[in-house]
Order: sequence, then C-alpha cells, then structure tokens
Amino acid sequence: MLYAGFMSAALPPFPQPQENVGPPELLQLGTGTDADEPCLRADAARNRARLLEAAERLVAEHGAGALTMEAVAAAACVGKGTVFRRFGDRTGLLAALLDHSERKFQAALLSGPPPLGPGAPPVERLRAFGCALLRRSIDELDLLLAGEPSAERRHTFPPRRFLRHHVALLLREAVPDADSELLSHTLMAYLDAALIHHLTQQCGLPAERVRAGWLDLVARVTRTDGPVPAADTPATAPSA
Amino acid sequence: MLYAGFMSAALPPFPQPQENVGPPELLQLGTGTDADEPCLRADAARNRARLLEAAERLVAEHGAGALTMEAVAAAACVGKGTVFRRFGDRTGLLAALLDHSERKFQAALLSGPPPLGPGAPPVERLRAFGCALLRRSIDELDLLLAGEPSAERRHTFPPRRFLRHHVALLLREAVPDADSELLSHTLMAYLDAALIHHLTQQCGLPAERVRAGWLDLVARVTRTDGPVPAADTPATAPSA
DNA sequence: ATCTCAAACGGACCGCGGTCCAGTTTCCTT
DNA sequence: AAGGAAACTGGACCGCGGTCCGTTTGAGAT
Repeated sequence: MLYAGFMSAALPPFPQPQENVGPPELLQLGTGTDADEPCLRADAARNRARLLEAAERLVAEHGAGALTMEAVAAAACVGKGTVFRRFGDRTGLLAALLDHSERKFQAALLSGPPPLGPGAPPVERLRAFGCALLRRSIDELDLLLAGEPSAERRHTFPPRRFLRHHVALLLREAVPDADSELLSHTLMAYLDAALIHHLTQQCGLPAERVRAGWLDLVARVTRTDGPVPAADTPATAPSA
Repeated sequence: MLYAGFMSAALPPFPQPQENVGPPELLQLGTGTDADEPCLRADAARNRARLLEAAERLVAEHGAGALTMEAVAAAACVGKGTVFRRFGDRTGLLAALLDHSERKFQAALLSGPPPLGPGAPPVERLRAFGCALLRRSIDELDLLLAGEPSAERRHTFPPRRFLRHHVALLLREAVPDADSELLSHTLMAYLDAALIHHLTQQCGLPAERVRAGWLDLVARVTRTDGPVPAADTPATAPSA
C-alpha cells in the first residue's frame, strides 16, 4: 500500500466518489504484505476479485477503450451498482487494473537497485526514472489512455501525484536553485501517456527517439551536459 | 481562416465526425475577410449564429462545465441533431466558442508586432509566446478545460497543432542542434490548460510564479542564460 | 443458535452525448 | 415559374456512465 491505499478502502454509504484523502507525501510501505483492502467483507472481497478478473479478460479481448462498466458487471455476474461501489468510477476500475504495475514501479523507486532506486546521483536517477516510466507506459498504453481522469482531476490523481513528487525531490537535489515543483510538472508532462501515444502510435516515432528526447530534456533542464551544441552561444538572441 | 477553417465546412451526409483534414502546416491567411463558413445555406448560417449566441449565454450563466448540448439546442430553438451536424460534438462546439480568441492569437503570432510576432529573435519570441498564451489560457480556462478533447485526439486537435508547430519553428531557429519536435511538445505541455488550472486554481500558485517558471523553462531548454546557478557544476553527477 | 445491523448487493432509473432518418427547405437549373 | 436534388432539420432513439434505494447477507454480540 505504497501511496496510502489509493482505491481500496470500502466506501461509506455510497455517495462519496472515493478519492483517497490523506497526504500523498506521507506514503509508507504498508505492512509489507500485499494486503489489498483493509477489512472487506467476504462477499465484497469475492466480488472484487471476480470483477478484476472479468475486467482483465475483457480488456485483453476487446481493448481497454471498449470496456464498459455494464459489461464488466455482467461478466462477473454482479450488479452494476457493485462495480461502482467498489471502484468509484470507470477511472477507478482502470486504476485498479494498473495497481499491480503501479506498486511494482513505486517499490523500484523507493527501494530498488540504484540507477532507479536510491543510491545513485539524482540526475542519473532522473534519467533512469524517465526511461523506466517510458517503458512501462508503452507497455500499458491501453489502460493508461483509457483510464486517464478528466482534466480537472488529472493532476490530483494519486499515482501521478506520487510520481511527480518523486521527480520534484530528485530535481530539488539535482538543481537546488530551480523551482523544482514547476519543473517536475514539465518533466512529467513529457512522460504523459497521451503524449507517448501520440508520438509513438500516431506519429510513428521510434521509442528510441522518445527515449533520447527524455535524456536530452533532463540534460537541458538540469543544465548538465547533453549532446552539447557547437561552442558559441545560441543563434540570434544573446539577450542580456 | 488561419488554420484551414477547422470547424466550419458543411459536413457530408452526417457520419463524419468532421475533424479537419489537410496539412495543418500549410496554413494561410484565408481571404483576409472574416468569412466564417465557406457557403453555408441561409437557414444553416442563421441556426449556427443562434446556437453560438445561445451557447455563449449559457456558458456565461452556468459555466462551460455545465453546458449540455440539449440545453444549447433548446435555448436556440433548434433540434439537437442540428447542433451536432454543425459542430460535430461537444468539443467542436466549445472550440467554436473559442474560435475568435484563437484567431486573434494566431494572427498576433503570424503578423503581430515583434515581441510576439515576427521580427524579434526566436528565444525572445518564445518567451513572449508563453506569456501571452498563459494569459489567454487563464482568461479562457473554463472553455479550454471543458472543451479539452479526449486523450487520443488531444494532440491532433488543430488549434493545438498550430501552436505546437509554431513553437517547433521557433525552437528550430533558437536551438538548431536539438530535437525541436520533441522539445516543442515539452514546452506546450507546460502551457496546457489542465496544468494551468491545477497550478493556479487547485494549488493556488500566483500567475506570476507560473510565468517565471515559463521564462526559466525556456532558458533551460534553449540553454540560454536564466537566473543562472552558483558557479560550479551541479551537485552529484558530472557523468562523462 | 439467534439476533441485529452495518455493509454490501443489484437492477431500475436518470441524464447526456451522440446517431438516425423521414420530412422540410433552399437554391440552382431550365 | 417549376422542378428536383442536395443540404438541412428535429426529435425519437441508443448506449453508457453514474445514482438511488429497497432487499439481502455476513459477522460480531448475546
């Protein structure tokens, strides 16, 4: 339960759209077990499992874009209301499907081996972070794209918040003089699923170029050495 | 008709979701007149005007987020089908509402006075571009947010394509050695409406800080002088 | 074993975005 | 002026996300 359990706890009566409360910065490694939900009633747990299994199957069959809540409910032999009670909304269900991959990634960041996990210098960790996230995003593009929250919620979505926060921490270390909050948004934006999809699927760019773009971006943003230009200052505008 | 008329032409039978075809890079200044639609039938033009007026009023009254296609149709005394025939979908209608501001902005870029328009050095134009777009985005946040296309379409949306292309051109001039296509996506992402909304409305950052963030970002990305750090190279990782 | 009640269930229900198509209007042709 | 086809219209219709609420069920208390 890395980022405070995100989409797990049982919802009160029903009204609440869930949305985890609690500071996303205060994340801790839970109990160490993979205990998913705190204390779900037996039938609830059973149905949750059924639903996830059914959803996974349907996604594999018809793609995440074609997944409908009703279909999941039907495939799991469960009422529609149950799906919403458990996962809040479509976005929540898709997020739950990504949960496993999400946790693995977070664990790698927090306690994995050095280039990605702690131990390496921050710029290097940034580079590794982007490359790893890029790979993951390409793998899970379907789910990520279909599960993207609405514009208003996008940046408060816990998984994204967590990753962004991580980047901000690294940046703060790597570039102490910068506004690391704002820069972290910029870096995260480059790794946005919709952008990755556009570049690789719609424009046909090879993943390698996108990866190179990340390394270059990190170099520029942290003002470390990249490919490094010629020798003289830029073209037209020295500007002060 | 700056970017090839975008959401104007009459649609064939109906099926097409419209989506302008034609290279967005080949934009030209149309006839110079403000001729909106090429050759709309009299009743169609009348209804189009009615619909836009009604939509504008409803947005002013209840906010863009609460705008429903049915309400617009009703307020304009027109059938629902007509709204969709004219504007394709909700996104199209919102885009039409933004059209005026959009054109003004594009005109300023293409033929306005120097800091923003042609004449100034590219880095300076980039700076001006961001600041101007930032202002505009804050002004029109409601519409921009509500009108944001789905993840798959976001980056092929003509207005955005146009702006991104503009940034790419400036970058190509300012930083010839860089992958200006990829970098332009990064810069545009910083100016994304959803991000602006998050930073200013949800996090409460003052617009001035966001603006400063843009200037800093441009400096880093173009490797021109920004606030400039201490004197020694970054903290931990010189890396090659 | 039973009692009790919060928790969970499920499907009817709602609203909205989007589509369809039979009927109407415009405008071009002759 | 008349005719005809393309363009346009409007509202019934559909599917899906999301909500409501009367009913059922699991599990601690007695």
